[in-house]
Amino acid sequence: MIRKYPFDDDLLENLPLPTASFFVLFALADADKHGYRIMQDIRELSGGTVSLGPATLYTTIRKLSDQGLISETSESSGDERRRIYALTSGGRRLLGAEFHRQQQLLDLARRMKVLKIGEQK
Amino acid sequence: MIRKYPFDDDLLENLPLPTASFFVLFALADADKHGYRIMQDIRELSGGTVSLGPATLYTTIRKLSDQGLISETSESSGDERRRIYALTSGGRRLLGAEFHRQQQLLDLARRMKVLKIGEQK
DNA sequence: CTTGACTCTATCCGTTTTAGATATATCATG
DNA sequence: CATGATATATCTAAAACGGATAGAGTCAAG
Repeated sequence: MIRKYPFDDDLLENLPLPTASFFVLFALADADKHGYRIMQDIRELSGGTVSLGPATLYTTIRKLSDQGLISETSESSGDERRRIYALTSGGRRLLGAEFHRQQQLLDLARRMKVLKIGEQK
Repeated sequence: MIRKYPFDDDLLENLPLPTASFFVLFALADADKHGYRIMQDIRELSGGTVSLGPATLYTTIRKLSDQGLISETSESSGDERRRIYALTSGGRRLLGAEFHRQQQLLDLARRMKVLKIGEQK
């Protein structure tokens, strides 16, 4: 059987990611962060179109943590309240799979000519 | 104020689209279709990762219809049971805005180097 | 100092979105 | 005419999401 990309089946089964989960993983991709910072960065990453409230944020963080996709680090930053999270290798792989799925879909849309080729400007 | 893309604000406020809504609009982008066909095409478009059950499908169709993003056409096809839907101009514009949002995000991920540039193979 | 704005985590509660099961009827094929 | 795919639809429950609220720690300005 031909596989275009080396993903486990159980990885694929988690796709597509819910919006909140996707953005939390995305926000953690470049650095370890605490919840409030994740919230701010998501707003910026998304150009303001996505902003999680505290309920969605902390609920999602707990869920991802339970699933082993992110983990709390032991490093302490100035502010003692902060709980800092990092992507696990599984989380990073899942995020990569989601990016890949999205790009595949956009490429397909272009081939179908339902998405104007450049779409830029 | 500088706008990168000429979208209404109220259009932006509907983004990101829920997965089911996005895929229904996407499936209707190349041709008018009835519900059952939309369901089949979504499974194919998504490479099997997304398959809506009847509940999600028809609930979503009704919602999009109420919002004026799709509309039932009057054309009849052989099978009398079929109710055929088409994208409205608003629906097409919203779909375009969603595609644009997704591509922007993927481009950003590449610039941040959290998405390996080719990701191919 | 202290006051007020911001930071930070957290939960309550309701709404929206999604999924499985089920129902009912029509169509196509052998 | 029977069997399986087609086709629409709803019931019920779970998952995802968002606003409101809470409480405590930080920090800068006066």
